[in-house]
Amino acid sequence: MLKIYNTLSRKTEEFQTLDPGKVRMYVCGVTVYNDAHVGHAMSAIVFDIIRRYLEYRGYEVKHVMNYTDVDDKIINRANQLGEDPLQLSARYIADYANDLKSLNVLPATANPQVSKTMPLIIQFVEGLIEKGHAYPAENGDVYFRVNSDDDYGRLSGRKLEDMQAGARIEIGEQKENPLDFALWKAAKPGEISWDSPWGKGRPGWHIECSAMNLAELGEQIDIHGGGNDLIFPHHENEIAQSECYTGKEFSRYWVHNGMLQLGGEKMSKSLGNIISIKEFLAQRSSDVMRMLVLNGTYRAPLMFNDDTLDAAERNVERLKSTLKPASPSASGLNAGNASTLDMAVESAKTNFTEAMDNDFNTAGAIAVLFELSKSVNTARDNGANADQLQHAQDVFKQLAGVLGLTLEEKKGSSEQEAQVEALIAERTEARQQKNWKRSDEIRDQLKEMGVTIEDSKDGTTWKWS
RNA sequence: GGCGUCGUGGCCAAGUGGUAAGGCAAGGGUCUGCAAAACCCUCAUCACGGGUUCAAAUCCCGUCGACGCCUCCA
Repeated sequence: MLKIYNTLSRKTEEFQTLDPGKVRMYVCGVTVYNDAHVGHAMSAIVFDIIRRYLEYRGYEVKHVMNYTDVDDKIINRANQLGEDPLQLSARYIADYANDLKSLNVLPATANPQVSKTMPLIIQFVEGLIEKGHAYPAENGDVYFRVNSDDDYGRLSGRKLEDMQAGARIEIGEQKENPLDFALWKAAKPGEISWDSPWGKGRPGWHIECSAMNLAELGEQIDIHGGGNDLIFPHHENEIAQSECYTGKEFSRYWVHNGMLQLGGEKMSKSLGNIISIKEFLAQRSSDVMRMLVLNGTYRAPLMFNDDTLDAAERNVERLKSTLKPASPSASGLNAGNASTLDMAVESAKTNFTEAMDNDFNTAGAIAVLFELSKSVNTARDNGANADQLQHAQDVFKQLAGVLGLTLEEKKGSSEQEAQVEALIAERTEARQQKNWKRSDEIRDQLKEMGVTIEDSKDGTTWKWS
């Protein structure tokens, strides 16, 4: 039985879908105005793992991830660059999709955009006004009336009274209550805008997600996800809008990932301590980023530094060792050892599911993979042949795949590889002549080229390091 | 100040009542011409102080500390 921690109840609950066997999941995507960073990668990877595991468990998953392509920051950036805002955002949407692909994140089932959801957003706002949950102001803004929602604050555990104290109204706003938030913002001169019953303007930040949810997944969904920095106000406001509009419970489970930590604090655009996904991938593989995430708890802060990354890199290498082929000269496992391997495979499958069923305990799942890895490697050392390793390696690859690990080796150009092969051939000859000096020279040379070699009875193998 | 998450070996980190998974690092072995990889062995009583219980890292109270949100943010 799968259990998921629900931010709404602050408890781990049994997972039950609205429709049997089907999961409707909405994850808040990014605002597209510059390069995405590794914190975004963490979030994308977390929900990719959740999606993959749900599918592994037999669910049909509709996974929606939106793009916020209409926003103050986009408009500012576009002005700086002298570019059309929608053109700018289109560029970064393509860019982010590319980043996700590089990270082996499965494409979402749908990627709605604010700019393409305008009619529904306007309809949504009109509906809220009709029901008394929102009101247009004279300046052309439309605000959500928080006092009209008795449940307001239940996701973030806040009470309206507690929040009143620090809240204040910005200049130019015409709110009844400082905590009311904009559903629709009147256009400033020269800004990109859309026609509406309240004049030219654009949507507020929160309404877009409510509208896109409705468009893609309907009135009620199973899982709503995002970073835990979105709990308030974004998700709180989404709940208020959606539930006031439909009169139904919006999302059954609220799932939030923790923040990636760089130097003891959250990595974020506003703090400026950013490492972009592209910068990261120029140095390390996507598996390393994923391993870093897998090694921890998705809800907890994730330590991102050279030490944790180096360890993650070694972890990936260790897992890869599982897939090394049997020795061609293997004599075969005896019955006892073969049965030991079989049992290890079976318990790995069981333990993997048990770990992941417990609120996606990926650290536990990874430990299962390490244990299976050890069993396979031991079997190989004990003389298992290719046939005997096959099943265990297949299961291993399948489980690693559920976590989204590729375990692929790096590749070089064919010329580089030809050069490496030639050097290794030369070294093999030197070794046959017991010319250890020359042999070691070549090994050093290869190392400088980024090649690690391993000698065995069956010959020399190599890989890019 | 309010709300929330959390504090496990040198590092990352599982475990939420019955005497501490896994990985990295480190040390010792096997293998190897030497390496590398793999395999074997060694390495913690769970921030602190009380309490509940036959039994607590795990429940309760308090203290200290960290992080997140309360303004844009994955």
